[in-house]
Amino acid sequence: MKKVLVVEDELKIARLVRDYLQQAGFAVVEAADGRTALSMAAAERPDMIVLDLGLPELDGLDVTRRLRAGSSVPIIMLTARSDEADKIVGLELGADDYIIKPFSPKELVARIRAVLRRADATLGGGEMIRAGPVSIDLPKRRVTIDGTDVELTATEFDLLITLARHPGRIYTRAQLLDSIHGVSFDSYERSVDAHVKNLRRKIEPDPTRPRLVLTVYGVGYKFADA
Amino acid sequence: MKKVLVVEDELKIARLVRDYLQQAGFAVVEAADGRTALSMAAAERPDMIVLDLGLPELDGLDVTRRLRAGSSVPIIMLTARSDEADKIVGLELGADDYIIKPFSPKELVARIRAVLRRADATLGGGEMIRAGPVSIDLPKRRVTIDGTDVELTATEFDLLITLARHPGRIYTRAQLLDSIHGVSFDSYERSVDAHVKNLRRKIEPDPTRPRLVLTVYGVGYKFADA
DNA sequence: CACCAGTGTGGAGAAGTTGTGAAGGCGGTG
DNA sequence: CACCGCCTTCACAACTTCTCCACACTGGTG
Repeated sequence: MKKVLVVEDELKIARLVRDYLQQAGFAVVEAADGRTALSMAAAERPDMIVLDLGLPELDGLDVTRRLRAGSSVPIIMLTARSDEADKIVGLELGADDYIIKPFSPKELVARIRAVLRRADATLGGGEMIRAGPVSIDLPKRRVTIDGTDVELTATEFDLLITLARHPGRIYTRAQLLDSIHGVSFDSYERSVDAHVKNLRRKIEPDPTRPRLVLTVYGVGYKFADA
Repeated sequence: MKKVLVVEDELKIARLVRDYLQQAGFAVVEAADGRTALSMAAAERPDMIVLDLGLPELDGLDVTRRLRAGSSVPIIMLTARSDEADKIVGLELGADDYIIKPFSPKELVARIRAVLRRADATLGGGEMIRAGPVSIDLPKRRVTIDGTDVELTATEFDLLITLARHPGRIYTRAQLLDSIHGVSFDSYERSVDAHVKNLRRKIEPDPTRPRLVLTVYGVGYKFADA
């Protein structure tokens, strides 16, 4: 699930946007002024930011500038004024899109989705995870062990990248369920075991004696470090 | 140097836009009505089109529709009306952006640059895509398999180039919908399947056993790599 | 060295995903 | 205004994967 930071000082609009975005399936965090926005952006690491241009004190342009200094998080600008200077500066500064008030929530959601997908598409420039003999090509969802291809199901793949992203770090079954499903239903935690079993069958030389995906008795699983 | 086709029936505005664009380093060709616009678009192959919504006879929406039937040239819509229905319809039809009159030439230039940047990023700048037995001529929108021509609809073509541009890379149905329509509202994701089916019928030697456009179970589709 | 919660299986049924034909709609064309 | 091509949507079957269970086994603990 994607997390959106909404920065808006007018309470009514903020609430409207929040409700609509949540209904559309986004996680929403909020800030009412520029300074809070910057710290929220750092703390929450949202997938994108919806930013009101007309904030008190530190306005939308200032916020954008400072964000861009250290991040390329997608930004959609909300503006009441339709005069061009703001728009242009906004685009030049790196806002990805903007919407003029009054806008419809539906349009906002459509734009957010478009911007997020564009961002996703750009990102995939060959991201790889390497851990021991395992290489994982994220955009292609391809896994090789010592150079030979391995076929994984979608779930097995998601499980593997969660573990392999931080070798040595221990994950509980609940956390692994989360990484597989996005949301954690209170489903049978031990279905994780089944996926670990299947995954081991495919990537372990000897599934009886795992060397990559290791059990941490009483806690969960981890990927082998070092 | 980028070539821009300006379609505007009001002479004063047309002249203003032309002068400003030329000063900004674009080559400009002009049309004063929809019919001329279509033939100019075909003859001049502009890098993008600035299109007035309120044209006599064949209006901006009609022109966009017809253009989109055989091309994905970026379009910016000029409109005097500001009600959102038009905006959304415009976007659904495949306009890449729109500007409400009165606008400043400066803003127009900024938007054109933004849209062109986006288009370049997507297109990768190349004129041809070659992937296995498939050759795709982007400007002519022509596809050949092992040298023999294949007739594709506009949608099938857009789908194919999206996939073929990065062989092996996996795209979700939502991403593919985006590449087909500029902005995707929540339409039925599985219409992508229908287009894939039709595409396979046309480009696969044996559509039952696809070798080019491959299904990634639980994720989406990809073009065959290696 | 017994105990028992925690873990490793195999497999059956449930759940989800995709392929496909066919129907309906919309706009363009003659 | 009937036709035609294209896109969307639906329904169903075929298929793949996931979940869940039962039972065996293991590793820690006193």
